[in-house]
Amino acid sequence: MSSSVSASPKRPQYHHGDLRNALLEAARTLAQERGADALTLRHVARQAGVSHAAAYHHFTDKNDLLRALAIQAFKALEIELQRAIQDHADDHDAFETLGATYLRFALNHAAEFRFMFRRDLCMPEGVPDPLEIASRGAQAALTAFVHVRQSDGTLKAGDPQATTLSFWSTIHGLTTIILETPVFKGIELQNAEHLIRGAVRQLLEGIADKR
Amino acid sequence: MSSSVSASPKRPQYHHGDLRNALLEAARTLAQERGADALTLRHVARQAGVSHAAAYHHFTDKNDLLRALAIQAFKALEIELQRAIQDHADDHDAFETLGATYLRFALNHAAEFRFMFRRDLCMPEGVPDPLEIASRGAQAALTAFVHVRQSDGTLKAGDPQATTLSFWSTIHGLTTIILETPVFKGIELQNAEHLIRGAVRQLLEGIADKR
DNA sequence: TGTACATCAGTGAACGCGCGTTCACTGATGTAC
DNA sequence: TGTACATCAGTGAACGCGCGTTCACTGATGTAC
Repeated sequence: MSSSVSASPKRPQYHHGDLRNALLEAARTLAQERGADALTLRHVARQAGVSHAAAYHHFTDKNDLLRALAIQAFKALEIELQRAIQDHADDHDAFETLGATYLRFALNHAAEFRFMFRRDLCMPEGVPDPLEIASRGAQAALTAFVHVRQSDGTLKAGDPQATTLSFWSTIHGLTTIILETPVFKGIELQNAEHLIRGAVRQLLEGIADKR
Repeated sequence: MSSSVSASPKRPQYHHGDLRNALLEAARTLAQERGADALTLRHVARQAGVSHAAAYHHFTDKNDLLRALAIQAFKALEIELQRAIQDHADDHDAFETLGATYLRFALNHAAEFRFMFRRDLCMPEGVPDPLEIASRGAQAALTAFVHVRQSDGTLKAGDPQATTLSFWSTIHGLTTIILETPVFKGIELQNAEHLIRGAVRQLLEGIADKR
C-alpha cells in the first residue's frame, strides 16, 4: 500500500526550501488564531513544523522575526490602501472609504496590527531600518492620493505630507481607540465603520465654526 | 548607638501600611526608568522592597496590577487635561494646547501610556471594568470642553461625543504615530508639539476645499 | 558523468533564566470582654 | 487596663513552566574538476 510515487508534494523534506516565508506565514496564522502572546520563537517554529533552532538560519533573533512580520503587515496594508485608492479614486467619499479600509485591516489582523506600531521593534537609531521603509511605503500611498486630491481641488492646497499626517492620525487614532479601549469592546464592524467615516468627514469639513 | 527613638519614619515595618500604592508607585518608577518590559510582578515587588508574594494581598494577579497602573495613568491624564482646560479655556488655540498636553503626557510617561491602551488588560465583557470608567473619565473631560465651545459658537453645533471622538482620534493617533513609528524616532519634543498643533488646526479648519 | 568537498539548512539536546503563582508560616494589629 | 484570640499582611521556599539562545551534529545540496 505504501505509495511508490516518489514526489508527494506534502512529504516533508529535510531542506524546506522557503522556511523564512513559512515561518512568517506560521506567525501570521498564530497571530490570527491565538493572539500576540502566542508569537514566541518556539511556538512559531512548532506551527511551521520545524525545530525552533532552524529559525536562527533565517532570522538573527526573535525581534528580527517580529520585525519581519511587521514589515509584511505594512506591505499588506499598503496593498489594501492602494486597491481602495484605485477602486474609489473618483468617489466623493474616497477618504471615508480609505478610513474604513484602514479600520477593517486593523480589525481583521489585530495582532499583526499591534506589532506594526512598536518602537521596540525598530532598529537602533542610525541603523538602516527596513520597518521604517515599509511604514513610509504605506504612508506614501496615502500621500500620493492626497496630492491628487489637492491638485484637482477637492482638498485645500498645502503640504501633502502634513495633510496626510493629519488624515493618518485621525484614522489611526480612531482605529486604535476602537481596538484597544474598553469602551468599544465588542463593537460591530459596521458601527465601527460608521464611526470612522464620521470622523473622516469631520476632518474634511472641519469642526470649527467659521462665522 | 542604636537609637531609642522608636518611630523613625524610614524604619521598615513589617506591615507596610500602604503597600498597594507603594507597589503602584514602584511600577511607575520602573516603567519610567526601565520601560514596559521591566514591569514583572517580581521586579515591581523588588523595587518596592517587599517580597513578591506580598503583592497578592493587594492584587489578584499580575494583570490586576497592570490594570491598576493603567487606571492611575488615565486619572493622571485626566488631571493634566483638566488643568490645561482651566488654564486655557479662553485661548483661541485651546484645542491645539490640549493636543500638546496629550502628547507631552504620552512622551513623559511613554511606558505607562502604552499600558493605557491594551485590550488584554480590560475585564472580560459583561464584567464591570474600572479601566473603562477611568478612560471614560478622561474622555469626559474633553467632551465637557467641546460642549462649552459648541455652546459659545467656536465649534460647530453637533453631537459633542462625536466631535470629541474625532478630536481624541486625531491627537491620540498622531501621538502614537510619533511614539511608535520609526519615522519619528528621536524627534524633539518641540517639533512634535509643532506637528500636533498643525494636525489639530487642520481638524478645526478642515482639509477639504469648499468651493 | 562521476567524485571530492565545501557549504547550506536542518536537528535535538542542553543551558540558564526569570517568570507567575501557591503554600505553610509568622509577625503585627485590632477587638471583645 | 489586660488578655485571648481572630484577622490581616507580610515572608521565603518551592513548583512548574516556557522562553531565547547556543552548540555539536548531520543530512542535503551545489560546484569544481
